[in-house]
Amino acid sequence: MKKFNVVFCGTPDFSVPTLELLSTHPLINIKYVITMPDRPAGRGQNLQSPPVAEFAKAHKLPLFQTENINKEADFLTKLENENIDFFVVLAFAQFLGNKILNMPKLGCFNIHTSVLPRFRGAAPIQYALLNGDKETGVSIQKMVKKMDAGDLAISHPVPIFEYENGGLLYTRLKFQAALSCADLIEDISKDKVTYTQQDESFVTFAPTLKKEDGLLNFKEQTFEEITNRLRALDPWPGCYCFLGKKRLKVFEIEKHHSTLIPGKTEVVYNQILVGAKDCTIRLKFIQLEGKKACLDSDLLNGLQNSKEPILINGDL
RNA sequence: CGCGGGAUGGAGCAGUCUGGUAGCUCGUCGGGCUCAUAACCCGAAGGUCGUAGGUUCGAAUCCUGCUCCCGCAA
Repeated sequence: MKKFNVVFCGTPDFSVPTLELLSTHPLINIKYVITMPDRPAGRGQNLQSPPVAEFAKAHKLPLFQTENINKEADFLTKLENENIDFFVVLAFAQFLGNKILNMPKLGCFNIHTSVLPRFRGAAPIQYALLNGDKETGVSIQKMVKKMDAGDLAISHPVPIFEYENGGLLYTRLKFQAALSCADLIEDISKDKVTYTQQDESFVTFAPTLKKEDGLLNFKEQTFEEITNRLRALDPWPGCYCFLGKKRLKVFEIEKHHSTLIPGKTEVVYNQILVGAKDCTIRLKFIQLEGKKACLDSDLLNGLQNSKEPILINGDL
């Protein structure tokens, strides 16, 4: 049986199940795995390989690490002679130039974790939760120069469960991505891939999340907005506010019957209460920088020796 | 050697600089007050002060090695 020559591009752990599927698929011959270079990361800034690189090394797949694949002229020339059928790109964190997009016979397929054209960009999973959506999905698009704008080969809706936070949904879609990739290979092998054009009038964007996106502004956010944000950014990058000058991570909140002015802080019965835009919120499970996560009441217990007043976000 | 905080009864902390075998708040248990309570009063239990070694008459406290946890950053 003829095997397809495939190049895989990806970087984080999110890409690994799909790479694993490809590496064991009877119809796939992985010609190259392309990923980002090793980088210093974590406490101590030790050099760390991207998870995709680790997997490739462990399974003896040809690996190529680069900061920018488009500039690797020698490597690309070599690839052109490899008779590549298609690329699979998943969470690669690099754009592909025309030279690459036009190289493989069948094109380059990008797996994207939303139902396109909704949430084009780097953080579709979190944006679905931020938006309070009940459903998201996995799309596979034939890549074009414009980001996430290619015709859809696969569009697979996935329900979002009530209890799911960013981390759980991330993990579930990580495996769904691999399953959808298997569907794509099935279609390709039978030569029955159908492409659907994206309706540009429904396009929305999910730009890369920054740490600051986790900064809670109680004064201007409603309980629902804050809840969605906590859920979407859990466990990464996480939500936080400031207690005095120190960073205070917020893990769990609950509605409180008090009626504080938005932005105002108050301590009642050993609970930290803050006025949000539409109601009063208790910061129930929190973590002061350098400390472990704990209940607000525990934190207050320890803070009673301190002369600093309890003020959230400067109590603005 | 990227920067920084931390490890003390079940929980969160103080005490460390200026060595003399531990204290606060909460919780738990018992009792009291109360129609009642997240309130109040009385009492009790519970700690090898992360680990190994050193200095000392004496170390939670000073010195050295190690382990673990966490915030930033990436």
